[in-house]
Amino acid sequence: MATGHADPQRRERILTAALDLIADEGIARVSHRRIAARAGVPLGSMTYHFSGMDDLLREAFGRFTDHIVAVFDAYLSTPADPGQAAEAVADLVHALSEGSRRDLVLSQELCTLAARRPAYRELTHEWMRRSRVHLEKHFDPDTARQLDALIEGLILHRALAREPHGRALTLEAIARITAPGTRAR
Amino acid sequence: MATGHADPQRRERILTAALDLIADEGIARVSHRRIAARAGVPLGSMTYHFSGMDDLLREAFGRFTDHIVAVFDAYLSTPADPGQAAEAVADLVHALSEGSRRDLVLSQELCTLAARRPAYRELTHEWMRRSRVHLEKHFDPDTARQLDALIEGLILHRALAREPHGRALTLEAIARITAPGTRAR
DNA sequence: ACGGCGAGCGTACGTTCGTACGCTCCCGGC
DNA sequence: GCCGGGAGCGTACGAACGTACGCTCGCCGT
Repeated sequence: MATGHADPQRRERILTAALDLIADEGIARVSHRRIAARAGVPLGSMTYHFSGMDDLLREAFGRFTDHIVAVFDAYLSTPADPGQAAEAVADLVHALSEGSRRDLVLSQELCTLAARRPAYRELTHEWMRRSRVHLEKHFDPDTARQLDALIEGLILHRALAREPHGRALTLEAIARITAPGTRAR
Repeated sequence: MATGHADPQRRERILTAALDLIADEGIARVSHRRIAARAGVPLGSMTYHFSGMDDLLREAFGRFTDHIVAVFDAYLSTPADPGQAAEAVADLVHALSEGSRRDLVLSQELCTLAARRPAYRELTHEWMRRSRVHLEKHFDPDTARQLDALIEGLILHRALAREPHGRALTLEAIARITAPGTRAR
């Protein structure tokens, strides 16, 4: 069997296995032993590579936010004008709300952790900051901020609704929130 | 000591204790024993009153959604015109995003469960349906749907942001999403 | 007065958990 | 060739877990 000396990707496998396990079974059913089993590494590796569950989770979710931001990037780097950008945002919303469920579930788990524990909020701050950077390529800062919140809400509602709303509604919401010249106060 | 025979509120106490525990420590740290300890009931009561953790959680979150819908109701039953309704929605968003954290955390936990397990989605369906009913008192169905998603996103972003956005931004977003006569397609 | 029964609880069992500790074995210095 | 050290793992231990099972005891029918 591959020893750790010959297998430098052991840490990576552990992190991926942790995310997979969380996505499949939820934070409540995560344990060192189960992660180890899924990653195909010995139990002892867990405490060797990570100082505890929290440490492991923070690092794992760090990888995850990188991934999500990359998805944002993929959708938002190409469009050339605000109209195309709105279309791209709609694509993004629909991709994340009806895709593999993995990204959706992991986002939820992270936000849940962050809602209770400030330590995890570092991760969400960074995530929000970076996604806003992408949106600000196409919209002014205030609009970007509102749109970011709307995207989050649309994804969640689409994913949880019995009959998810169609693309037209998504687009209309995006158009409204990005419409220029609404009365400010 | 109060026996179960003399204490018909035992079930209720268990459910409240379960929600409190989840809010404080997260689903991951919930166990029959801990809930029992917090509720001040013997361990045996747990398996007697509920057929398992899932059963208990579903019932507890049922109470929780009732509570949240009541909050929606409290804010949205009084306003008389769309302008006042927008103000009320902004109040709602700010109340839920900077209040006790309890409601926020529990919403998150429920959505996380629902994202993975269809059984819990029944609860979120009902929740969304009822909150939309309240919104439809003031806005047309499509707008209500978009606004509902926006509210969710705004609450979450405000609660997790390093520097939460101010009321003006909340109001602007609400005004934009509820603005009449946006180009449909 | 008394017997039975079922709501409700206490407890013991087998399992699973995180972590501390000691062993292995590779690699670089001599 | 040999030795020392540290990266990395296997394992054993005590705490915590869910649940099955049997007991208690108040109430109702007689």
